[in-house]
Amino acid sequence: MRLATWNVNSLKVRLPHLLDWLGHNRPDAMCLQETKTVDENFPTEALRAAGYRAVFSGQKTYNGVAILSRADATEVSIGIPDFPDELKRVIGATVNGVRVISVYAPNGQSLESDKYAYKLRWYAALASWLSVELQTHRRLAVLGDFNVAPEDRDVHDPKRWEGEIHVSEPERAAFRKLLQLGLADAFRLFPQPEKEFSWWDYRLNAFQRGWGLRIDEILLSPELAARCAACVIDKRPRGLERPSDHAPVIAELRL
DNA sequence: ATGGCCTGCAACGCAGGA
Repeated sequence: MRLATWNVNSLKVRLPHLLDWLGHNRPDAMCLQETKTVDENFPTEALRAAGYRAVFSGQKTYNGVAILSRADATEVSIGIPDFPDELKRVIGATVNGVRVISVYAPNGQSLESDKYAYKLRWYAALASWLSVELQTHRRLAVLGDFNVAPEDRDVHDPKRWEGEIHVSEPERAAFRKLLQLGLADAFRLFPQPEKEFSWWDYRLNAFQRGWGLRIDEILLSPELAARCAACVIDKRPRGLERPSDHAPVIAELRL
C-alpha cells in the first residue's frame, strides 16, 4: 500500500500537477492540505476520472484538507473531537483497513502571535486525540503538513532560522509528543540523503538554492512502521511551472 | 541582501502562508 501527502497550496491551481502526479505514482491513499476550496467546488469528477474517490473538508480561501483513495473511504471524521475549530485542518478515513488522517497544522505566524499559542493548543489536542486513536486502530497513519521541522537536520540553515516558527523548542516538543505516543516519523526509519526538505519559500529562488525545511511528515503506528519499506520526498513537482511550495511525501507499506 | 513570492478575494491591496 502506498500512502502520500501533499500540501497543494490551492487545489484549483494545482489540479493539473496533482492529476499528473497521481497518474505516475498511483498512491492508494493521498492526503491533501491547503485545498483552499469550498466543498461545492471540490473537483470530484476530475479525480473520479483519474480513478480516485475523495472525502474532504474545505472552507473559503484558507486551509482545507482531503483524502483521495482508489478504494472506498469509510468512517469519515472531520476535525479533532472536543476541539472546536472553524478552520478545516483535519480529516480522517479508513482505507484498505488503514486509519488515515490528513492534517494541516497551524502555521503560528510568529513566536509572539496569538496564532502561535493556538498552534500549541492545537498540537496538544491532536496528541490527546491520537493517543485514543492509537488504542483503537493498530494500523494508523497520520500524514500532512505539520509545520514543524523536527530537528536541526531538517533545516537548511539552523542559524538563520533561530527564533523563527517551525523550529522553536515548544513546537518541536509538541511534535515529539506525537512520537512519544508511539508514532514513528517514517522518513527517519531509513537512511536519507542530507538536506532533504519538503518545503521551499517561493522567494529568493529558494528551491534552486536548496533553502528548505522538512515540515511535511508521515507518522506511522508501530504496526505500520514495522511494515514500512520506504519513505521518500518527491522534489520533482517543486521544479515545475507554477508549483506548490511543498513537495509530496510518499511511504510504501507492505501489508 | 535569507530581499525582491504566491493564493484568493474582491477589488487592484489586502491577509495569510512559511
